[in-house]
Amino acid sequence: MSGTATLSPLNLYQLRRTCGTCSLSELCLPMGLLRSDMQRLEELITPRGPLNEGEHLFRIGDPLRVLYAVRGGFFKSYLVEPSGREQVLGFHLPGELIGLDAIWPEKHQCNAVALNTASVCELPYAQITDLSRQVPGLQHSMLRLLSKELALSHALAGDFSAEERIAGLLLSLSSRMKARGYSETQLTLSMSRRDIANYLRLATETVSRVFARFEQDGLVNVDRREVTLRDMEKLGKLGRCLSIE
Amino acid sequence: MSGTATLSPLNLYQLRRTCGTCSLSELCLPMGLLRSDMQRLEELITPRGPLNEGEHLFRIGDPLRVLYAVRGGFFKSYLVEPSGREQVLGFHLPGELIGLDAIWPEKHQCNAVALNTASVCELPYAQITDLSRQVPGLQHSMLRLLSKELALSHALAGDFSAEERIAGLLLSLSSRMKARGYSETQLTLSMSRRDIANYLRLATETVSRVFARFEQDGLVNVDRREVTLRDMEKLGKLGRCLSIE
DNA sequence: ACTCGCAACTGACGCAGGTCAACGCGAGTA
DNA sequence: TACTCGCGTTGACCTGCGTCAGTTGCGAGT
Repeated sequence: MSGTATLSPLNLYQLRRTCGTCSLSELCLPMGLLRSDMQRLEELITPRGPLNEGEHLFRIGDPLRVLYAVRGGFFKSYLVEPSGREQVLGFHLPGELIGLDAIWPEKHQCNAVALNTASVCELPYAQITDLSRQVPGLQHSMLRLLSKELALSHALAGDFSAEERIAGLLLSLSSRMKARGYSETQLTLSMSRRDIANYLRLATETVSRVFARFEQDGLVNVDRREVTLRDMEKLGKLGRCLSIE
Repeated sequence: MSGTATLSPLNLYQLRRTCGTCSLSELCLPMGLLRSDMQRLEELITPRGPLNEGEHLFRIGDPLRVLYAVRGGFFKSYLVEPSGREQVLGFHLPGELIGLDAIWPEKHQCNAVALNTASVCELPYAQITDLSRQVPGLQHSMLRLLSKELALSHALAGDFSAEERIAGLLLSLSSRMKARGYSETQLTLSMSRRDIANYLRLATETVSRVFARFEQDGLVNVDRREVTLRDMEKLGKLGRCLSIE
C-alpha cells in the first residue's frame, strides 16, 4: 500500500500549496510554464480539502466560478439525463482539470463527485483567463487540455466491444497512474463496477463477466477492486484504440 | 430549391470576404466581437474554395497550420482506426469551425472532407491565438466553441436506441439549419446513409429501417435525401437528449 | 435502350450484451 | 451470532441491432 501513500488523507496537508514544488505540476495546468509565470499562477490558486467520499465539487447548473485541479484522490464527473438516468463522463486523477466543459455557457454541464477522500486546487476562471492573456503558455495549456478531452471523448464514442472497452479503461488508468509515479500493473480501482459499466455504456453484469473472462485467460488478476495487469501485450491489442495518453 | 441557393457553387464568389458583412458572423468565431476587433480578425483570414465533393481540407497527422470556418457547403470529419474502420465524428455546417481537436498535439486528429461543393475561411492558428490575447472576446469564443463541442460529444456518447439517435440527428440538423435561415422542417441531407449510420454507431440497414418506421408512423417523409419533419413533438420526445443547440 | 455501378431498401438469421433473478460476501449494527 | 444492506458475481433467458444476402431504382456512360 505504500505506493498509494500520497493519495491518503493523512498526507494531503503535507503537500506544498505552490505549483513550483507540487509533484503534479508537469501534468497539470502549469505544465511547461516558466518559473516566473508559474508564480503568478500560484497566487490565484486556493487549495481546498479534504473532501469526503461522495462529496460534490459542483453540480449541473452551478455558475462557473472556478476550475478545479485534482490534487489528491479520484473524482468522477457525470450528468443526469431528463429520464433520470446517470451517465458517467469520466474519472479524474491527480493533476487533471475538472470543469472545462462549463466554459460554454458558463454553467457546469455535469456533476463532479469525490470517489474517495480527496483534495483540489481552485482556479478562479475569470482570473485564469485574464492571466492567460499575458502568459501565452497558459492560454495554450487551456486549449490543449480542452482539445485533449475532446479527442478522448471522440475515441470513446466509437462502437467497441465490451472487452475492448474494458481493456481500454484498464490501460488508460495504468498509463495515467504510471505518469504519476505509481505502478502501471497494480491498480486500485476507486470506482464501483456500476460506475465502470456506466462510463463504458455496459451493464454491470457485463463488466463482471469480462473481468472473469480476462482472469481466466490470464490477462489480469482481479480481487475486488485490486487489479493486476498480467499480459499488457494482449490487453494492448484489445484496448489500443481507446487509450489516449 | 431556392432555399439552398446560397450553398451552391455559383454564389460562393458573391459572398463578401469580410466577417463584417458575412451573414454567418453571428454564428461563427467573430460572434459577439466589437466592430473594430472584427476588422483585426478579418485581416488574418484567407478565403479558400471552391472545394469539390470528396476533397479533403486536411488529413490525420497534418500539422495544425490553420483552423477552418465553413463558409458554404457541408463537411464531415472522421477518423480512421488502426483496424482501418472509419468513424465519422461530425457534420459541419456553414459558420462552424473545424480543426479544434488538433490544438493538442498540434496535429490534426481526424480527416475533414467536403460532402458537396464547399468553401471555407482559413484562420492561421498562431495568429489567431496571438490576437486572442489582445481581444478577450475572441479568446472566450475559442474556449466556448471547444467546450461546446465537448458537451456535444458527451451527449452523443450515451447509450441511446437507434430511433433516439436518428431523431436526435434530424433535430440537430433542423435547428442548425433554422439558425442559418433555412427551413427547419425541410432538410436536404448532404451525407449518405452510410455516413449517418457511421456517425450514430449504427448499421446502414438500421438507418433505413428506422427511416421507414418513422415514415410509417407519420413522423417524417423521406424521399432519398430529402426529408420533411412532420411531427416535431414526437421527434422531440425521442431525440431530446441528443440535440444540443 | 442497354449495361454497369452504386446507394438504398428489405427479409432472414444470429449474437453480443441487456435484463431478471438468485446468491455469496464483507461491513456495519446490535 | 444473527440480521441487514449494498456490492459483486453468476446463470438463464430475451431482444435490438448487426450481418449477410438479395432486390430495387436511379444516374452515368456507351
